[in-house]
Amino acid sequence: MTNTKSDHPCNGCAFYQGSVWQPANAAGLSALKRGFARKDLAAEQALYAQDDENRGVFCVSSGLIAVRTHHSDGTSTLIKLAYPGDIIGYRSFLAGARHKTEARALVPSRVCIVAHRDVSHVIGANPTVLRRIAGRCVTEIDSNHARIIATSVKPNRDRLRDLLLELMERHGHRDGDRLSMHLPLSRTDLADLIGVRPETMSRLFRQLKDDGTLTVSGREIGMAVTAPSRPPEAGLLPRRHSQSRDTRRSSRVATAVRDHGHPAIPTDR
Amino acid sequence: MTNTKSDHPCNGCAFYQGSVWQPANAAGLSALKRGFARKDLAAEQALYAQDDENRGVFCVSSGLIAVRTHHSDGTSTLIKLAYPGDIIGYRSFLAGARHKTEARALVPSRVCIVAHRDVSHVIGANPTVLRRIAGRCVTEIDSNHARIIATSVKPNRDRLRDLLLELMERHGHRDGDRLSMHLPLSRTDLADLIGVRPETMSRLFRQLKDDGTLTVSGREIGMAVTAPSRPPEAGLLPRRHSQSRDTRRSSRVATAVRDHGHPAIPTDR
DNA sequence: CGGAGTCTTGAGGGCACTCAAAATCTGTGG
DNA sequence: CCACAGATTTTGAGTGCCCTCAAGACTCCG
Repeated sequence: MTNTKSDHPCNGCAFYQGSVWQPANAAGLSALKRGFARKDLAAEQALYAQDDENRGVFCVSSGLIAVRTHHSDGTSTLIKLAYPGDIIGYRSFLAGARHKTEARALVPSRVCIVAHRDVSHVIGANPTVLRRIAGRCVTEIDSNHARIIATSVKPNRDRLRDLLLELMERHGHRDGDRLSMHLPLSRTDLADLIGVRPETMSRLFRQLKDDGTLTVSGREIGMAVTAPSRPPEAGLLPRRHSQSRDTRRSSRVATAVRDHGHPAIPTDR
Repeated sequence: MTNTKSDHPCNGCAFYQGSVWQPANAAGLSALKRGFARKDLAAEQALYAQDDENRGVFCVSSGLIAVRTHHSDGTSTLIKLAYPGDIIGYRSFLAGARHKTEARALVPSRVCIVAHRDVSHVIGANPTVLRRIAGRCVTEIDSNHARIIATSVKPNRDRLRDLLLELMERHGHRDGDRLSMHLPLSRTDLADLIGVRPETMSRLFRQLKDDGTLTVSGREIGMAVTAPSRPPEAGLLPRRHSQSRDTRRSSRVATAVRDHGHPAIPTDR
C-alpha cells in the first residue's frame, strides 16, 4: 500500500492544498479512497434534506450550494452559501445526529462525497484531518457571529449592500469602471439570507437603486467599482441604526477600566 | 509516568465525565497537569479582553461568564453565556488568532485554565480530546443557528420570554406553584443578548408583566410554573411575527417536490 | 395565449429606535 | 441614618423601518 500525492483522490482538485482531506496518508488514504465519490447536481436539486440521516461529509467542487433550515410555518432561513472548497454536512457528522438543515444546489454543481463510516476511519488514521475540520467549524462560528452582530447593529439596507458586495467578489466581473454580475440567488433567497420578507427585499433594492449604489435589471446587478458602500450623504461611522451623536461609549468601557482593580487575566498560576 | 484517574486534574470536578480533557491519558496527562491552573474571578472581572493573545483554553468551573464583542461605536453584543462545564477561548485557540470576544465574569466565578502550548501537547498526545472540542464547536454552531433563526422568525417579546425561561431553568428555584430567580444579568446585558436597546428591553418587560407572564421587581423575576409561554389570548402556532393566516407554504416546498425529478441524494455512487 | 411562479407596488399599522428627562437603585461619606 | 453622586432603569414623544395584506406587473414555458 504505497501512497504518493498522486494517489490522493483530491489531487488535481483546485482546493487540494487547503482540503480537509489533504493530510490523509497511509491507512487514512485507503479509507479515503474507499469512501470517495463524486456527484453532479442540477440546479435546484437537493443534496440532502432536513432530518435526513448523515451519509457522509461533502466537499463542494464546483457550483454553489445553499444550506437552509425550513420552519414549521413554511418559511425558511438561508443559513449559508457553500462555495467550491467548502465542506458541508460535517456538523451533522460530528454531532452524530440527523441533518438540521437542507442542502440544495443553486446552480449546476459538483460535490465530492466521503461516506460516513470512512470519514471516521480517515479521522482515526490521521488526526490532522480533524484539526482541519475543527478549523472549518471555527470559520463557521466566526461567520455566524458576524451575522448575529450585523443583524443587531446594521439596518437591513446596509446588510443587503454588504451581501451584494460579497457576492460581487465571487460572481462579479469588471467591465470598465463598473462591476456587474448575474445573481445566483432569487430575491426570495436573498430575503431569507438577510432575514426580511421578499417585499421588503424588493424595497431595499429600490432604495439602493435610487441612491445610486447599484443598477438592477432582473438578476443583473451593476455597481460602481470605486464606491463600495457610500450612500451619497455624509460619511458616517458604523453607527447603530441611523445616525446619532456620540453619547454613550461610557458604561461598559468605564466598567472595564475601573474593574475593581483587577487587570484582565493576571495569570497568577 | 503511571497515571490513574485520580491523577487527572479534572477528577473531582462535577463535569469530569463530559470534560474535553477527560480522555487525556499517559503523555497527554503530563502535559495537562503541567499547563493546568485555576483562577477565581470577582464579579465584573475580565478573564480575557477582546484582541488579547490567546493564553489557553478555559473551562468554567463555577459561576457565570459573559462572552461579548465590543463594537467600534461603543455598543456591544453579548454572544453567549458560559456556564460551569462550558469551555471558552477554544475558538481563538483553534484559529491561532487573537480573541475576537471579551470574557467577563457576571458573578464571582472560578475557571480552570490549560495553557496554550500545553493544549497543543494534550491534543497531540490524545486525538479524542480534539474530538470533544469539535463537539463543543458543533454545539456552539447549533446555538448560533438557533439564535439567527429566532431573530428572523420570532418577535422580540417571544425571544425575551424564551430567554427568561432558559435562565429560569438555570437560576430559578421553585416556590409553591411559582418559579423565581435573581437575574444574573443587568437589563443592558439582557438587551444585548436579545439584540435590542435597553429602552426597548424595559418596554418588553412591561409587556410581559402586563400580560401576566411574569412578575418583576428589580432583578427578582417570578413566573407561574405551569404557563411556560402562553400569553392569555388564543393559542397561536409559531407564526412569523404577529398572527396571520395560512397563506404561503407553497413555493419552496413545491419546488422541493417537483425538483426536476431528482430525488434527494440518489446516492448513485 | 394562458397559467404558474416571481417580483413589484400600494396602503396601513405595529414595533423598535432615537432623543430626552424623570425615577429608582446603589454605594459612599458625613 | 441620611444625603448625594453616579449608574441603571423607566417613561414619554416622535419617527422610521419593516411587516402584513392585497393586487398588479413581469417572465418564462408549454
